[in-house]
Amino acid sequence: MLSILKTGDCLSVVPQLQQKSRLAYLDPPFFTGGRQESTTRDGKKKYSYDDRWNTLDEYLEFIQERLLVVKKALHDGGSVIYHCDWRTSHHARVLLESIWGREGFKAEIIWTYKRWSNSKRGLMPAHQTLLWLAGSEDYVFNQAFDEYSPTTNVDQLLQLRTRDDRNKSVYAADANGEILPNGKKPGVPLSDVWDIPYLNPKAKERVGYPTQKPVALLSRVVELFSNEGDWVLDPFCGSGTTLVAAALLNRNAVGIDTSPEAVALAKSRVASPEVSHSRVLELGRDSYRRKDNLEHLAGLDVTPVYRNRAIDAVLQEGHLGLPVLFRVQRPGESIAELHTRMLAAVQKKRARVGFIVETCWSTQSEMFLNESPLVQVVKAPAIEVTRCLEKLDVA
Amino acid sequence: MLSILKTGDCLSVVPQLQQKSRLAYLDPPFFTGGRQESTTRDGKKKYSYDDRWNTLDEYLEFIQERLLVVKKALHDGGSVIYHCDWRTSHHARVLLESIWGREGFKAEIIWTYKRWSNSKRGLMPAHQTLLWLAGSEDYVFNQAFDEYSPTTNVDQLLQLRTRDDRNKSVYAADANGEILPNGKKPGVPLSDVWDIPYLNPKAKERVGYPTQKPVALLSRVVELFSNEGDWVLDPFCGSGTTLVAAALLNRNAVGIDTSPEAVALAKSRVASPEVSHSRVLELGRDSYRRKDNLEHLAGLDVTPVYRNRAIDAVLQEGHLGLPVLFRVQRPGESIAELHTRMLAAVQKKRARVGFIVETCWSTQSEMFLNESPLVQVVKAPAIEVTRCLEKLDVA
DNA sequence: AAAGTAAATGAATCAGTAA
DNA sequence: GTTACTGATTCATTTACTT
Repeated sequence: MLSILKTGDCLSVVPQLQQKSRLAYLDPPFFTGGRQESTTRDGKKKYSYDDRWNTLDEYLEFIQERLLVVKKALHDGGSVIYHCDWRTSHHARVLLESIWGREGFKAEIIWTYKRWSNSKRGLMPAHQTLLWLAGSEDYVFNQAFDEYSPTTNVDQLLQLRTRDDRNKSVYAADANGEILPNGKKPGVPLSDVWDIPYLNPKAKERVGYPTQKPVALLSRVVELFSNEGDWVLDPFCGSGTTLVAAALLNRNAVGIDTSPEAVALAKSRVASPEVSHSRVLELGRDSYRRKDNLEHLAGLDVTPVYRNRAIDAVLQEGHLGLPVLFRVQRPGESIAELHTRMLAAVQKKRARVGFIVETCWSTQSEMFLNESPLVQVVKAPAIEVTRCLEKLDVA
Repeated sequence: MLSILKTGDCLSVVPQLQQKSRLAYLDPPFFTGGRQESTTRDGKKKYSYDDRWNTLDEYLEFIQERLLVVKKALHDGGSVIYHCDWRTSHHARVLLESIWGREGFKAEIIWTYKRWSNSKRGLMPAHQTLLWLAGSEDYVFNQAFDEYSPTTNVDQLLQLRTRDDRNKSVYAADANGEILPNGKKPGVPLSDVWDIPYLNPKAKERVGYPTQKPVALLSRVVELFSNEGDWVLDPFCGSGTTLVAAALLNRNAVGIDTSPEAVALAKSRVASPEVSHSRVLELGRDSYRRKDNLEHLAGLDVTPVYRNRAIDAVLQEGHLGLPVLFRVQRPGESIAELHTRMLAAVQKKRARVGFIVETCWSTQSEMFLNESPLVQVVKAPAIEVTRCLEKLDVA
């Protein structure tokens, strides 16, 4: 497969291309009104580009001219994926529909992610928009499937369904009232909301180019909207993520950028593609989440903590400026081991005090009553109730 | 709090309103080019409305006229939340910005949900858009917080950070190299992507009105963008979900709809406090509010009991063939009164024993330690924690 | 006991925002 | 502009466990 990189303005470069593309992915500047800068990990090289226009109209004209040449470089049924954010998504769509027509619009894809946050009066931006349009109904779309939601009823997967006389969906049955089995189901059709981790600041995949997109996002775009051997076009290729994704998926690709540094970087990336396989994406965020019994802390304003064996939660307010730690006993855990770990944690994290909530009764725990003022063992009501009922047995 | 419902076109009704609103939530027809119909569960009543305009311009003019009167009915810093889908979100935003100004635009909120799917060539639509605009910078925004992601590590929550000489963020330490504690952490600011379950076809909440929105969604809108006692306006109120949410959250509300059937339905929904009350409990589960106090009984197999002042739950197994009763202290309730009531209940219901879980500390409760073997007072861990921290203060 | 592997957790960084 | 904060993530290192 070929990866072609060209330096220059796509406005003049795209018309010179020899082959028609199946897919164009555009990730132009977002009209943030600033300058995007980023430095490589070693601090040696600095990449940047300007995202400044005098007026919105000027910006939109810039985009429109380039969209027109891109359309000409696409196959008849070629797809465009236009990547933008809340600042310009509405204008971009009007522009795109003016060129591809209202019927050319196929979907508004929401790329959502969790990212480092900050204090803000208002809602934290956590999504960007990908607009999909196609030149005709001959577009390529490789159907993909998500897993079923964990709440999905087995019967829905196994039983055939039909409609009753009021046109409501019901389970189908044969003449004897026996249920009818359903064929194999591939999964849920992929939705237009994509939860893909944002390219983490620490990811190896990062090359120091500003606004770099994750390969995981581009792989999905390339895979859905083109076939193997097709040509993929990225007129604002930046550090070349699209070309990396295309190369990995056996597509030919053309990347164009005005910055010679960006093109050089993209060339080197394509030559030795680095993909950080995201653990979060593979396992899902919930895999980190313990099935917790924080209900035992009801009535306290606590923040749950997940990646630590000694601590389940911390008090939101703290106490006199120092943290207060919590750990709820889980079945099979001895108070002794929890006590040791908690004591270490209190000292290491410079906490005021650590609490262990005892949930499984044993005589052991009494031993720790006056062990150290830094770790306190408190009993869950369930324990007191059980002990009290046991006393009643004896009486 | 007041809930006012009016039949008619909001274009003429809104200008007659006496009071200014803090928030207007608009959920107009989506320009689907069809007729929206839905039937109640029993099949008796059929609700419908027309969503047919000849041209897009005609539709947009219809919306624009109504937006203009709505703006006049809002306080200076009032917020509009305009609910739409991918069909019209771009046009709606252009329209809204033409009235409220580019700087009036505050956020593009994505409501995402999982919904049962039919196979389709393309991506499953799984989101709708809520556009937030405000008339000035005096808008109401009640900051809300999400929980931290399970991948977040404790140190970031507990340790203060600073910047080194190269302006990189590092953990702060005192002169001795000891880590410094960080202050209060409320959680992560709420993001602009809201994952709220779509109103399930089988949900009790469903009243058979087409395009009915979940109370959980409207509760969040009302809570974020208005204060208690404010007026909330819904010019296309349909089955009245906005008014239900407003009533639950102590806001006054005006709902308007052209359909007399819709208005009648909305009136009945708002007027039945019993239904709404049970919904509050459901709401608490997936909203970010305080949880049910039966969590204090975590670890015990109990059956909740409603409609009884003395009893909150009973032990599922009982004890030696007799019932065991539970009551969790609620804020403002004295242990004395609960004790009296519980004693009566234990005798009347011929129970083995009754437990009162103390959740708010007072010296009172000690008096009841040996009062009667039939009623036992046990402490929630939160109490022990609070007492322990108070002791630390003294030391 | 030493060596090798898996799991736990500490460190670093940013198309972040606010004052 | 400059300074002060943010937390989700992956990378890197330490600790725990097995052979």
